Amino acid sequence: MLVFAEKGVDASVIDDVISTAGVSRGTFYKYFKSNRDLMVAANEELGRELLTLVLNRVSGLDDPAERLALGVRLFIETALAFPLFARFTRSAGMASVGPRSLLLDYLPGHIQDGIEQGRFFDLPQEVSLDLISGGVLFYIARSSESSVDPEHGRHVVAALLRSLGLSDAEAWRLADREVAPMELPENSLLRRSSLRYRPQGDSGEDAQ
Amino acid sequence: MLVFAEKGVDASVIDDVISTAGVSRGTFYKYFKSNRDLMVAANEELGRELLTLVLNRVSGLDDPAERLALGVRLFIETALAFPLFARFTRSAGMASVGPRSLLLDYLPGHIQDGIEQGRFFDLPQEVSLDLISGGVLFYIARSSESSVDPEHGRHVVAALLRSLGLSDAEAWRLADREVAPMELPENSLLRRSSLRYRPQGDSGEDAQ
Amino acid sequence: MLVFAEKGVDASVIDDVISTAGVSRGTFYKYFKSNRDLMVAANEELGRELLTLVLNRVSGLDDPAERLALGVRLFIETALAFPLFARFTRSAGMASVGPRSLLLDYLPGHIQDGIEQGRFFDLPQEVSLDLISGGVLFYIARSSESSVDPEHGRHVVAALLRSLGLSDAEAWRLADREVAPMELPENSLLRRSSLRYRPQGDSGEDAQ
Amino acid sequence: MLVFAEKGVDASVIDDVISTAGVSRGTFYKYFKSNRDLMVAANEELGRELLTLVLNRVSGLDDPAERLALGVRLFIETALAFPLFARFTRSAGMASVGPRSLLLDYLPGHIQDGIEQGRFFDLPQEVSLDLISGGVLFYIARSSESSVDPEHGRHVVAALLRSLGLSDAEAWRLADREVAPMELPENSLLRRSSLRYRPQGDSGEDAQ
DNA sequence: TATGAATGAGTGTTCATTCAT
DNA sequence: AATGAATGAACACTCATTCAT
Repeated sequence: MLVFAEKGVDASVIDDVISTAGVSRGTFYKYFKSNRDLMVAANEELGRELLTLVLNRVSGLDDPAERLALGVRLFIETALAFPLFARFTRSAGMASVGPRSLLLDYLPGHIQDGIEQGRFFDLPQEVSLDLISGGVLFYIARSSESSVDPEHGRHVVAALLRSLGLSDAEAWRLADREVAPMELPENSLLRRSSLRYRPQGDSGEDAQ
Repeated sequence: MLVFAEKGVDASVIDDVISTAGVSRGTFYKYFKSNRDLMVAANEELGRELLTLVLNRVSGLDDPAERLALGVRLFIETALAFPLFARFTRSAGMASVGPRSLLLDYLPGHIQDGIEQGRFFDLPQEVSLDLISGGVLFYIARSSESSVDPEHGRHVVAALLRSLGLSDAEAWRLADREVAPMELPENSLLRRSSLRYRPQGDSGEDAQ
Repeated sequence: MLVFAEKGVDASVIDDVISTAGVSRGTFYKYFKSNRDLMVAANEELGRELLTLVLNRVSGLDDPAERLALGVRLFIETALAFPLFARFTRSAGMASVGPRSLLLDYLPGHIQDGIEQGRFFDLPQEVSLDLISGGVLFYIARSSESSVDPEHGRHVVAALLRSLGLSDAEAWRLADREVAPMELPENSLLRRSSLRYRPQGDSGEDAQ
Repeated sequence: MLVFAEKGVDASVIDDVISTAGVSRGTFYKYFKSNRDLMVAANEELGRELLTLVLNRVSGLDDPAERLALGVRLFIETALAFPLFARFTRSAGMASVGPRSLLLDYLPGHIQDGIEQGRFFDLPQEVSLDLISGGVLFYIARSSESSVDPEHGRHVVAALLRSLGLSDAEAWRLADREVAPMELPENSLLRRSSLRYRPQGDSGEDAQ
């Protein structure tokens, strides 16, 4: 994560990885077939880690809209709290919510529930996903380039809820909730790597 | 465009470019400093081309919401009509609406107008842009991976308008309009390159 | 001369030359077959120019030792007065007194005269030339890297005369003479190019 | 050394080096940053090797003039005995006694001793070095272009001693000594590379 | 006679991958 | 299981040279 976040996914080379990880070339190849292989693995591990925590927090809620609101908020707040996550996400670009993303295992269900319970309009599944993924990704990516107003996370959530069909009042009711920060387990990938992360000056150029 | 669309922005190689363009290595370097330089230039030229046309169509309209709706629809419909555009956009990823994008020269103005005229809620400029850019980019990118329902473009527009503050009815009124396809000038970059474009089988794997 | 002096003989490329000279590529090839061709021509022209002037000053003197002393002094003083000459000479390295040098047309004669008149020991022609060429070249080259004490030129002359057979007293008598600076014709290559010469910071690295 | 000697320092190309050395391109870059880097390294290693041997032979002598005479003779005789050394030196040109040369670590001391003991005139340090370096380099370089009279090495030494202040008789007394050839260690760089060296026809043109 | 766009062979450099230790 | 030296294909970039205008 440290290397991909810093140099960009496509600019990173195995030499960077092994010197950062402190292992030998041979060891790298014992565990990964290629550099992209590693990147996919890191992205999956990170996704699994976060998704598990989010699901824990969200699964008790009855209202699909509330589940969605809280889930998105949690992702966004975690990105702000862990700049490494934001930076890595920006580097991974659209691949971070690509077709193999675990997000796709759960999000559609919540949306479907929302439609069935009449909270959301009946807009096509994929369109909802485009809007949510796109909006959140852009907001998180932007947060790693320049500093963003941390309050704006609520606006993102509210806007997404409105686009799904909630009234403005209802959208804000859910978006405005206070959320406790995510509690990453001691040995979580994100927590451990964040310890070593020192954000670098960013040209903003080679994003992607 | 042909090369970047086909192989991805970061995997493309000068050899591909020059053999596709039918020029020599030396000629390439006479005009561009690097491969990325070319990609940026192509993206800018394409952006300028489309934006000019969109502005022509849109500038006569009084209602900012209508301008926005029509503009977004035009982009989306053009992407569907010219798969090369969609594919190139997907390859460029977030860079296609990066910080130097011309879109940023005009979109904020429309949104601001909308806010001042009371058609849009007063949500932060950057958040609106994240939602619009993200949603549209994801939809277009998806259209180049698998086939999408061409009707869904209207859903994207309607959802974006709702997120900005329009009622569902009003949003659909604008989203549902028939739009005449864009008329690209004979010598337009997109038209000329599309003539040579034969979409390839897509692994869907190394997108980005 | 400007280009060769600045970038070194082997690092200079035709692009540098034509942009400095303000002519086109085609024009260059009308007059010179290659870059080295130009360098040889410049070196010869410069050599011819200086040698003519030196011979004028020297030809009236009866004593071969005096001729030699004055000639060497003139070269050295010109190098100090025209840093471009020193720098060019350093860049050309040993090639500047290479086998085709005009110096070899006259110097042997003076030395031979000196031997026949009993002023010089009978040491082998080539050895005398090695010492004179080598000593003078190194002194001039050094003057273009760091600043040298301008008085040391006399030491070089005196030492060379001693090595050829003069007593220390006699050597110094000749080396100590005041010499009027060389009067370059208005349109001389060296004068004209020196007008445009602005000495650059010198890494001292790629000195030949 | 083989490659630099044959093709000249600036004309040599990494391909020549690796094919001559029988290693791969990657291996080259593991050890050297550039071609010039290798050349500098070779020159330093060669200098270190020879200087060590010379110092061994010379350090027992009390008379600085004798030390100098023997030292210079040894260099010259080694150049004649190992044409690869002469050729390499000619190719390296003035860089072979450039500012980083080890010679500069020892020679000044001997000269200073000579001055203090009244054997040498008090001429400026740098001027002595110019004469010695220049004279010896030119002689060695010439030996690699055309065949030189091996006796002339003595003349070079005698002339240099005279220039430093010795009488002709004294100079010859030291220059005329028989010197045993240098004994290079079995694994010395120069010995090993000389085994593979077959002098080539020399155009004498693009020296340097 | 002068121009400068175009060419492509030549060269430097990187980096994924292998494999003996 | 881990290492890291060695490999060489792939790629970026330069620059001498040509030639139609």
